[in-house]
Amino acid sequence: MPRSDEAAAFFHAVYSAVQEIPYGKVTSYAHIAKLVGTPQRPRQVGVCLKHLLEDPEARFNNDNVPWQRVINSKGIISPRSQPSGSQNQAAALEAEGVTVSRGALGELTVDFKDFGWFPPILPSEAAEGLQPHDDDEGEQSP
DNA sequence: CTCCTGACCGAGC
DNA sequence: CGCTCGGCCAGGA
Repeated sequence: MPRSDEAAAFFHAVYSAVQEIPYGKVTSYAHIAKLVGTPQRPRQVGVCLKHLLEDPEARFNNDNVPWQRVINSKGIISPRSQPSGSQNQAAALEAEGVTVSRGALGELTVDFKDFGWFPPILPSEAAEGLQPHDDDEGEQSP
């Protein structure tokens, strides 16, 4: 449980944003943070997702929030995501058709093509010849 | 109450 | 290229 209502609102916003990630796609903690209007708190996003595992009966839990689709900005599944070393997360993503490759150090890298939602950072190589399609959310209303 | 840690990120060196 | 350093702030000790 968050300490303040503002924090609760933040939690809610994060969970909602994560639920917007399409099946078979991934995005970064930083991007979620930006979406909820607090681009400087990617860490708190991680905190939110961690709490999902603790309350299976809560309004937002690991069953209705696809937290597995959230990885870090390097395109790697956070090693701390799970006790056993994020294997479960990788498996869940692969089950969705996401391509996950294992590095020499056990790092689990998600293929760039699966950053279909709002691509965070373009690796210089992959950036060449790659055209991120327009992302029209349609939330602007001045 | 204070202190420390942490599913992170980006800029600097 | 890689490592360090600040920033952010919730939560547990």
